[in-house]
Amino acid sequence: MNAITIREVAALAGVSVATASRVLSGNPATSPASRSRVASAAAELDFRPNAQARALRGARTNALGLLVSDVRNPFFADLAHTVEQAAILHGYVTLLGNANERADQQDRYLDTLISRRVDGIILAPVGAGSDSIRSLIAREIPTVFVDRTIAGMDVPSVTTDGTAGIRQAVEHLAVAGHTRIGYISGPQASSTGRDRFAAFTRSVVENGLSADPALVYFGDYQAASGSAGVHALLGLREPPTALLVADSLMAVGAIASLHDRGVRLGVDLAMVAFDDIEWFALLNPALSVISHSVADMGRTAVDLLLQVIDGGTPASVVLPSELIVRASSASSASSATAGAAGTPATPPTAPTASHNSVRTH
Amino acid sequence: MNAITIREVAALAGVSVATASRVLSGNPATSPASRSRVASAAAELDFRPNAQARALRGARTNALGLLVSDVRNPFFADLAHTVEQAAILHGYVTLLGNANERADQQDRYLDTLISRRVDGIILAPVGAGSDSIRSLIAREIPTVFVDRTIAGMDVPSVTTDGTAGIRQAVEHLAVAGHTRIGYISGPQASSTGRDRFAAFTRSVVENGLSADPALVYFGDYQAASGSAGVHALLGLREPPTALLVADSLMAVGAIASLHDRGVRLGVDLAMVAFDDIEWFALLNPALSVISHSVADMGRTAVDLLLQVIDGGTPASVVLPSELIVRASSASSASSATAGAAGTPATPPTAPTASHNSVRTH
DNA sequence: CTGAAAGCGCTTACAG
DNA sequence: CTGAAAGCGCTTACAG
Repeated sequence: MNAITIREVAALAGVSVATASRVLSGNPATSPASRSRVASAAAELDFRPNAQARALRGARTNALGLLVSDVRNPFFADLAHTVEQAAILHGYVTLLGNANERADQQDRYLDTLISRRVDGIILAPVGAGSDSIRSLIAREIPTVFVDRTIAGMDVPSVTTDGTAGIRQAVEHLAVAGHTRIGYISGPQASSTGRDRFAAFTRSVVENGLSADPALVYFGDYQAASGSAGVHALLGLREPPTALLVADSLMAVGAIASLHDRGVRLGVDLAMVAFDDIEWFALLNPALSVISHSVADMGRTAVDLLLQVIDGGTPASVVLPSELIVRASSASSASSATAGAAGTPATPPTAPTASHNSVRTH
Repeated sequence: MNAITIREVAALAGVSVATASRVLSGNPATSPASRSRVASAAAELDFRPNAQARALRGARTNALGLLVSDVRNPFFADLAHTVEQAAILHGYVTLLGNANERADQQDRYLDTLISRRVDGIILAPVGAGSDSIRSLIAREIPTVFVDRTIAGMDVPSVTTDGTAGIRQAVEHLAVAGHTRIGYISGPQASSTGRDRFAAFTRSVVENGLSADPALVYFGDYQAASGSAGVHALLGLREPPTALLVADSLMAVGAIASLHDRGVRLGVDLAMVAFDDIEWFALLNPALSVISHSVADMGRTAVDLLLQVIDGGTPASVVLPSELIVRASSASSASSATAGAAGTPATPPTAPTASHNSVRTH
């Protein structure tokens, strides 16, 4: 860890520390001679400027913080990837943090990022707001919310309007004759949890379907709660014949539980999940999903943040969602025998037939 | 960004900067009176010590860097999660970077982490070594390799020995009568790519199976190369009747391609993939996998790194692998009709039958 | 237990 | 174009 300092580079180059600094940071006020001498000295010593010291002088750090609510959620893994790629194009490196859907861990990361003086933070907030988040805003550290927002906080954001996709999904299921649609919801402490639940409730009413509150299970966006939701909903005296699940991780848990119970997707039970994860298309039957563009979300988040860093106050962006129909929602209400396992199966829809969708993909 | 400094805290508390610093960093040489006055002043001003300045003085930064080769690979997403949790237990925050399987991006992150003076780095190296990695070692920055190693670099590491799992897989397929096993390999520039390929080659010989070099396709651990591998292998005049895929992302691409071609897993073609990803158990038929413990790997990596940070020179750790048999590898060689799609299907093995495995899980 | 002072590695007005 | 010097926000011997 005996790091080389600019002093040693300057000495080897035979110039002052100031001149070395100028050359190293690309200041044009340098002679070609000192430029080449400093450059080769730095190369010879494998000099890496101490970012801490540099930042201390008030310069930009060219680092962004991205705090996602759960790295293991493929949606956020994809988001991390697109944010990172977009940031690199603008010369920024992305420090990724994982809140693990826990507010205390989020706050810890936020404090770390604040004290490390990143130039800005892209945050998928967990919970309803915290001192750390308020502190972020109060300090006017450039911040952008992504995927989720926090009520009452005036921060530019990129979110998905799930309404269209959820409405399409409910209609699609209603047309197939389903009247009792189970809903495994995200937590109501998160904006997406609330918004998607509200859209579901509205769509159910619009289509004249059962508004039985027992059809809604409130999960926490983690796989285990998807399993619990299936357990609860299929245990009802009048179980749903179709299931809408508010995110991919809960969908994974739900599917695992359905497998264990011998419930056949698209035969005994129709299912649609929010989030278009690559893997969902590979299931057999393939899973119908409500799709939104994680690539657009990531790129937009970086765009907005760079504007904020440059002193702008960009408007928030809302991205669309849409239903992609695959075989998992092929079953009609009358064919559904959810919970009754073991009946000799009609084979699930063939894979080739599973690609009839609302849009091409 | 007008951050509060310790000077202002000291002023409000009516003590010197030195005393404020002592209180804030838990130095016992402080009076109860100044302790309480500084504490309340800091709270009132929402003071966050500038980590840069603190680090500049030579103290530990309590930050770890974790550089994974691809965040979108569920294996590495899981690894990130376990590393993070283990690090938190020891008071460290983890700065996560994504090399995206590209050496240039890896080097960029490495430079960033070096210049930010993290206390240590856990690295899943991409490629065969680079100046940045050599620089890391030369500077004696505490470093640990995870999952992969680099030949000739004497760095403590945690890796999986894939040999046992791969041998079990090949034997399992040989017992079912398969003589032509296709192998979609990882890149030979990575240690896991080489090791797994070598284990495959050895097992093929040991079991007296076809060593036709056309049965091996060299991919790059990304999904697209799994698709390309299926295309190449099933296009052979004598296609394989079973497929072994060296990582989860290539398996995803392979499965997608097989779907498109109407090849039925576990019926027309047997398949086993390296990496036990939660989703693989949900496929229908469920995918047979070679499993290794990402949790052990993450925890061990943190353990080793902390030892290195404390000046130790811990021995490298090698973790075991094992085969988990599920329905995707149920087909025998005689039942296989790979490439010949469209034959009326016998229904895939029922989910309940898919859980007979070498170990319980 | 406390304060004044030096110094971590850099950058940037300020003179020249 | 260049160098000496001040200073970013903190910590830590050094005296007291």
